[in-house]
Amino acid sequence: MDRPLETRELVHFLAVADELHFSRAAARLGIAQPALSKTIQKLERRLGAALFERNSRTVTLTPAGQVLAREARHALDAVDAAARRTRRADASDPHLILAMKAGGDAGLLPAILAACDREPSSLPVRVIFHTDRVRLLRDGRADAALLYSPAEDLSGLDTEPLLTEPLMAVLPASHPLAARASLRTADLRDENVHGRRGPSTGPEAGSLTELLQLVALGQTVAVVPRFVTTPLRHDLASVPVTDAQPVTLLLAWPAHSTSPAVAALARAAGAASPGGEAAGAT
Amino acid sequence: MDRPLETRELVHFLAVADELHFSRAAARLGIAQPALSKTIQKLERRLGAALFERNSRTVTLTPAGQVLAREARHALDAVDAAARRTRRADASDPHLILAMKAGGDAGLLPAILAACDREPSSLPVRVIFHTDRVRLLRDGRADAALLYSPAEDLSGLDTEPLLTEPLMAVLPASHPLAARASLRTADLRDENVHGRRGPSTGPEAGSLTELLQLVALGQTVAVVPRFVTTPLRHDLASVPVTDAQPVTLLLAWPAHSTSPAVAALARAAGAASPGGEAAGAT
DNA sequence: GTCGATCCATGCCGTCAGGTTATCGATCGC
DNA sequence: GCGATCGATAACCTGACGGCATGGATCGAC
Repeated sequence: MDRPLETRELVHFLAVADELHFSRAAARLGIAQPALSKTIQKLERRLGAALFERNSRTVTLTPAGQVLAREARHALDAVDAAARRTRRADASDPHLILAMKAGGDAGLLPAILAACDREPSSLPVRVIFHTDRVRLLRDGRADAALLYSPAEDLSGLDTEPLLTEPLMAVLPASHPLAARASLRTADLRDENVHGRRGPSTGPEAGSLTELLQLVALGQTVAVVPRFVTTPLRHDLASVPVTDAQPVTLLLAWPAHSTSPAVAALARAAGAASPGGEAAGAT
Repeated sequence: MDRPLETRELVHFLAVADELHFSRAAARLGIAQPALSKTIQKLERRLGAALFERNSRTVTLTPAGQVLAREARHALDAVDAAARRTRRADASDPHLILAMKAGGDAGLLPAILAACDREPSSLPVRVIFHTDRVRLLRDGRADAALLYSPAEDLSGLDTEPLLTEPLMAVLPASHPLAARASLRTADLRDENVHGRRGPSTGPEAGSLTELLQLVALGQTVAVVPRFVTTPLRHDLASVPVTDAQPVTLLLAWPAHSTSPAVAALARAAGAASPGGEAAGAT
């Protein structure tokens, strides 16, 4: 009994781990509940560890179960990525997929794509817009992405820094703080700040445009990297936040990638950007 | 037909990819050859891509197959790691496993372990000796490892640098170059150098002791980080190689690790080492 | 306390995926 | 051309996985 866990077992396990409810999880998987119970029992026997605490009324993850939940997601991402990258390697029109947030390229993208075009062994680049770009990289839906550090978790990715710029507070033009030459984090203590890490208390903003709309309405204050603030709506003002850690825009790709086309894109990005001499590693 | 690939399919595929021979691969898997043929055909149908070119006399990987070979190994490592880490999370004597090469700790290990002991939420550390420490990290057999940069591939790992030291050439004491105060790479051009990257032409050395034995016998010259050269056998001499990139000893762990015990070990390692303020990233 | 509802576990059964053996067809060395 | 080699195909078999019915435990309502 030392063969590897099967993908199906991990999928079933994660359904229960998400729902903490066997019947609902079974419904989500499109199977009956007893089949699911049996898969989990088999998994537990195979691993020699209890994964769930069943109190006949509630289901909770054991510590071992929590570990498996994280690891299983990672493993399934890798399996999905394997399938997707293989399919794409066989595609009749080979190309790279670059994931980014709309407007999040600091204006560098045209130069990067032009430079990439001139690289040997480059491929056409197709751009897709998505919020969760890191996930796209991890499960193989994208080959590269424009990310922000330190806002995003870069583990498992290789990176090429493109540009480092300070954070700016974006305020209604009429806001008392809008006239200031600079701000400190403490100055915004009483504001309903959007755009920092962690959940915000204010309304949700899906895109930058929506966020700025909310700022204009006086419902929130945004703190964002400078390169997304130009040009700015005329009813808004931006002020640098001097004691916040600056944000680096970077190109990222899966660390174990060996694609020459991705390497070409990285070279092009490094060459076409202001911060273009240092190579990010590991 | 959009469910994830199964682990078994990837294992079967990799067997063929390794052997490039269906019958041998089947034997290795302990199954009959027709079953393997069918699994591969099914995989190819599922992915919509040919993985092997069968010329009725030879089997070769297609480009898509090469991609899958790399990705499948990655995915299987992740699956294995999931199982191992889950089992270990449930172990009755919780502990961390630190992988290193014997003698490769630059004498820092006792201080690190002592400091770790004093950290909150630390765990006892069990040390194992192994050459391929990166692989142990990737498939979950170790929680942390002492590695050398730039000699090893750190992608997908988080790191804490401990110490940076120059490379030393280790020669027989009687060697003409042994009296020099320093060397350049070019000085060793005519020697049979061991210990650099890439395959060496000389005899194989499994451990440092074996390598130094070979040097003493005059069969090779070693180029190794300084911290593995103290103390040195009295019949050997070491000379710094000034134009070789220095080697950094670092503590590494899986990038997506969330174990508090690993974090404690990393903090301890940073605090107990000379280069202990900068945190490695990604 | 009893009853009903909820929810996971168990028992039993059917089906098909994945295995087996036998054999074919193509290719290569001699 | 002949035998050897090797992957694909055909026909069949078995057990793992999933379905249904039901059991047993717990909790809330009254």
